[in-house]
Amino acid sequence: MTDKKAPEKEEVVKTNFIHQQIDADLAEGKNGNRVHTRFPPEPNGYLHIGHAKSICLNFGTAEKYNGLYNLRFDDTNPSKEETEYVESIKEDVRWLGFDWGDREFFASDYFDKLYDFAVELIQNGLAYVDDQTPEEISAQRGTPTRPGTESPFRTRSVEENLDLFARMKAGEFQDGEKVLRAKVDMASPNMHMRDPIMYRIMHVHHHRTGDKWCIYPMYDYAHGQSDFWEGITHSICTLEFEVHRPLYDWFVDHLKDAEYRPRQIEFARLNLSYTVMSKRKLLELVKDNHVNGWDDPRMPTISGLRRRGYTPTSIRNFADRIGVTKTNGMIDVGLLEHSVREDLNKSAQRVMGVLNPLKVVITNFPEGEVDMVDAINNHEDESAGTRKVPFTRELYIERDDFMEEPPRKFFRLAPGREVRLRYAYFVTCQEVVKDENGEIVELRCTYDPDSRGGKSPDGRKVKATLHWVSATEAVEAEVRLYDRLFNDMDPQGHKEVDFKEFMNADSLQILPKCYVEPFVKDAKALDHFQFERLGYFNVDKDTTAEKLVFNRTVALRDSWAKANKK
RNA sequence: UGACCCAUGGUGUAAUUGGCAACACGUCUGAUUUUGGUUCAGAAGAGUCCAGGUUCGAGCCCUGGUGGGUCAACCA
Repeated sequence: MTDKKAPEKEEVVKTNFIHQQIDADLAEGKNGNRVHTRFPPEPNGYLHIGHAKSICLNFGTAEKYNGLYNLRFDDTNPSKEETEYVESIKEDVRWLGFDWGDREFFASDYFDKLYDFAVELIQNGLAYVDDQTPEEISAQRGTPTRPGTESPFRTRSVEENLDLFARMKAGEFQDGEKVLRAKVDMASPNMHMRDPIMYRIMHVHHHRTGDKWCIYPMYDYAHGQSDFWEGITHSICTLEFEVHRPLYDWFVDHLKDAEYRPRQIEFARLNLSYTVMSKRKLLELVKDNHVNGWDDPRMPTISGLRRRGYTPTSIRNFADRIGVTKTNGMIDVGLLEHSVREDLNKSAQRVMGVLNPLKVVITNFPEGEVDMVDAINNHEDESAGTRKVPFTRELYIERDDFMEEPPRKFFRLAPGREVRLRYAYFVTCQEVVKDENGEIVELRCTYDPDSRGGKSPDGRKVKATLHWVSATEAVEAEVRLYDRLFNDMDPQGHKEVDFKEFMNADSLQILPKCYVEPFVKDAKALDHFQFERLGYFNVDKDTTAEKLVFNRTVALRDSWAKANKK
């Protein structure tokens, strides 16, 4: 040993352009050196992996700078929003491992303040009531390349505007009859600045404010102000809001007297290959029964991934790895899968299970005897200990692990060949039993009693170790295998073709009769296992006292299958 | 015939005030292995969209292109 100390392995803290901008803000002493972020979901659907990226970014950033983060529901459109969604969102964020403490807010908390501020803007000649129809307003808005024209109601007096707005609130008008608009600039090259609508009339019951209001603020009018009132310093959102930023700033500019101001920064939303990532499309899959609910294990929703067997750690590591930029890209699902394998490899209880059973009779093993052999629970974690697995005369092995005429590189069982049954014995295939159709129905093997534990008694080697299960002691289970929901890398990237055209008809495969070692008998929903040599599986919530149901989270890497494909 | 944004190996991200392009996933070798997993060792793969300019020196700065994205809900 040298006396030079090895350099501490520096934890490479990944940075990103947002952190760099925050560093710059801090260097300038902005906002009293506070960093305060928020995650602002609209409670109109379930959270997906894209939201997880945003949550990790927003909340992770606050944690990095010892700041605070809020959870705020953007509930300004009661026609789409429901309490069910509020609950699922909270559950998902909590599951990911974030605790927002008492900082749980709703845009609807600010309806009164928002109203007052609107009145103020009217008084300052910065907002007006427009009587026109949606069609008329839309026609006047112009196009991206042609400026808009001003509404005939734009020059209404302050008094008239105040009166009309009060009556809008009082419910004197029908839906769509009037709107409140900000008076900005109809000739702006930015469409969002062309007198955006601040309030619309909606006689709709709100999940929190009930029937108190019949006018509701629009996103652009509510968001920045909510940020301001909560003391948010960095309002991180996705790229499509970039063109809204001047409007965000416009409203905040008129929210006077403070040496503090929130700043909107945009990043690229997550795109994952072979799936879709918009609430609208996911809702469509659910509503039209292309999947079995929001938490279908094939869905990229947080609840779907959870049910599928993904862990919070794996998702957060994934979010870390993909980084944060303004580049629109496409992340390979393989990276997500790598993240779960990595996490589960360290923690998952190992167990043996046979998906496609092939019966094996050990002809020289006494009938009725049960030999409890020792098995290691997790080679990656010695503290996980060992367990006993019953070995009997009749067993099941995986059909794929036997070939009557094995090709060159097939190491597994074949006529006359000896292999190891993991943790148990060396066995040799003596006879292949077929039915009248020529189907292999049973293998008759002999075992070497001296190889108990799977150790070769005389130093002889076998090229394969197979997983197995006792035909008489094993537990039956249903196993659900999942494949990508879509066959196309980018199902929503085809302008002419509906994304559903690319759905993978074989995304769900149900194996009703699999066998698992008795150890799993009392497993509870969401418990994770590695079925040795197969993959990671978890207990599905459909499991009952009578029937165990497993989901395959992800298969193990399989270089044999890969080599075989070529 | 607008505004705003983006452009680095196959994919995703790095590159301190301009200084010989780094990491992860994937791919391919080989070793170890009672999981064809894990782990370990190694390799291939971009000269940074294009064209100019500034500079001793440009992925980083400037100009002009090209390609892609976003914006015309009383959605968020």
